[in-house]
Amino acid sequence: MAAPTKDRPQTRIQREKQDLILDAALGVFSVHGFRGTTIDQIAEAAGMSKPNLLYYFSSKEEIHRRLLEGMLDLWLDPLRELDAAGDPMPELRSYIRRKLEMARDFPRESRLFANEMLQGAPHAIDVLETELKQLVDSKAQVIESWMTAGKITRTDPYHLIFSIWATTQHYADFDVQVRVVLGKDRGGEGRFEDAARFLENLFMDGLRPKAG
Amino acid sequence: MAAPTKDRPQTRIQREKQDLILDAALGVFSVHGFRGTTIDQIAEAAGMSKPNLLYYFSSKEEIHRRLLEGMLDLWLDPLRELDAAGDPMPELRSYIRRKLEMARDFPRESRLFANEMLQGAPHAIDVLETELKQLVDSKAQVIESWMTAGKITRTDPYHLIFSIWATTQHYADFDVQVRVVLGKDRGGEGRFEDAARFLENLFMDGLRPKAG
DNA sequence: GGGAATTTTGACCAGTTGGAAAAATGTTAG
DNA sequence: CTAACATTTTTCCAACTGGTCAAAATTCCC
Repeated sequence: MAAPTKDRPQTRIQREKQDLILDAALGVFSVHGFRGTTIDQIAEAAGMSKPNLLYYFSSKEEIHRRLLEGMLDLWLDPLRELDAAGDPMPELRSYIRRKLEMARDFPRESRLFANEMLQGAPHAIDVLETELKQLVDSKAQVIESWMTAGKITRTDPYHLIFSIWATTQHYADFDVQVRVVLGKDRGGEGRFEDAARFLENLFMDGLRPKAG
Repeated sequence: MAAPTKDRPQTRIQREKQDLILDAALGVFSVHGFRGTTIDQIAEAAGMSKPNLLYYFSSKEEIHRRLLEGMLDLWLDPLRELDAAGDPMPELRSYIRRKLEMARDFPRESRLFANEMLQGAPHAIDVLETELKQLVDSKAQVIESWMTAGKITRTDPYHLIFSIWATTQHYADFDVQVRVVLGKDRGGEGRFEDAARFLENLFMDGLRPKAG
C-alpha cells in the first residue's frame, strides 16, 4: 500500500492522494484496459510524477486490484437489494431502474468491468465463481419462487438477469454509439429517462402474468 | 498493404499470410484492445516473426483498420436484412435470432467492436456517424411504420434496437460471466438455444399489439 | 536449371515502459 | 525549534515497444 516505514495509521495526505490516484486510474483503465494503460498516464491524470505515484501504490497491478474490488461490490449492490419479501413486479422494476442509474452515475466503473470481462476476467474470475455465482443463484431462486406463486410469468430467471444487465450496462459501455445513433436532439441527458421508460415497459410486459 | 516492389497482383502466399495475420490479430485485439496489443503478440499467434509480419502490413494501425472495416460490415448485415415489406413480428424475431447467431459464431468480432466502443470509438467514429446512423435511422422508420399500422405495439424503435444489440452481444462480450453464472451444467453449448428462446419470448411479448 | 522476384531472417534502433534507489524537501508532534 | 517521519523529485535501469534495413533463403516462371 502506501509506504510508511512502520504500519502507522494513514496520514491525511495518504488518504487524499490514494483516492486521487484511484480516481485517475479508473478513468484510464476503464478506457484502455489493463495492458493498454501506463502508469505514466495515470500519474499525469492524477497530477503527479510516476515515482510519486509508486510511493502510494507499489505496482500497476495493485491499483487495478483495488479498483476492481471496490467496483464489484458497488456493482452487485442493486441485485442484493432485490427483496424476496417484496412485491415481485415493483421489485423487478426497481432493480432495472437502479441498474440503469448505476450505468448513468458510474459509467467508468461499468467500463472497467466490461474491460475485465472482455479479457476473460483474468483478475476477477475468483470473485465471479464464488460471490457473484452465489448471489445470482440465490436471487434466481427468489425469482423462480415468484413464478411458482404465479406473480410473474414463467421464464428463465438467469437469462432474465443477463438481459437486465446487458440492456442497462449498454448505456454506459456503448455510450458513444448510443449518442451518435440518437443524434444531438435525443442523445442528451434525457436519453436515460427514455431508456428507463423503454426498459421498464419491455420487461414489465414480458413478465406480467398471462391469463391461462 | 503487402510489399511487392511494383503493384502486381497478390501472390498466393500474400493472400494466405495476410488472412493468417488478420485472424491472429483479431484474437489479440479483441481481448487486449488496440493499445494493449503488441505486434509481437500478433506475430507469435500467427506463427511468424515480427519483421515478417511487418512485410505484409506496414503498421499495427493498418491491421486494426482492416479488421474494423471488415467487421463493421459483417456486424450490420442482420439489420440491413430487416425487411420493410416483411411480416413485422417474424422479421423482428429473425433479426434477434440472426444477431444472436453472430454473437455465437463471431465472438471475437463482437469483442473487437466492444473494445472500440469502450474506448469511445476513436477509429470508428466516422463510420458510426455516417453509415451506422443512416442505417439505424432508416430501420427505425420501418419499425415506426409497423407501429403506425398497428402491427406491433408502440414503443421507442431506437431503444428497441439498442436492447436487441445489448442482449445478444452480451453472450459474446460477457461470455466468461455467462458461463460462470450458468455453471457447468447449463453453461455449455446449449446456452445459446436457451438465450434464443428467452430473448424471442421477451421481445415478442413486449411487441405483440395490445388490445385497445 | 537459372535468374528475377518474393519471402524470411537477424541485427539493430530510438522511444517507452514498469519500477528501484537515493537524495532533497515538507510536515508535524513534542 | 527541531528531530523524526512523510513526501517528492531526480536519476537511473533493464525489458519491451513499434518499426527499419540489408542480407539470406526461398519461390516462381521461363
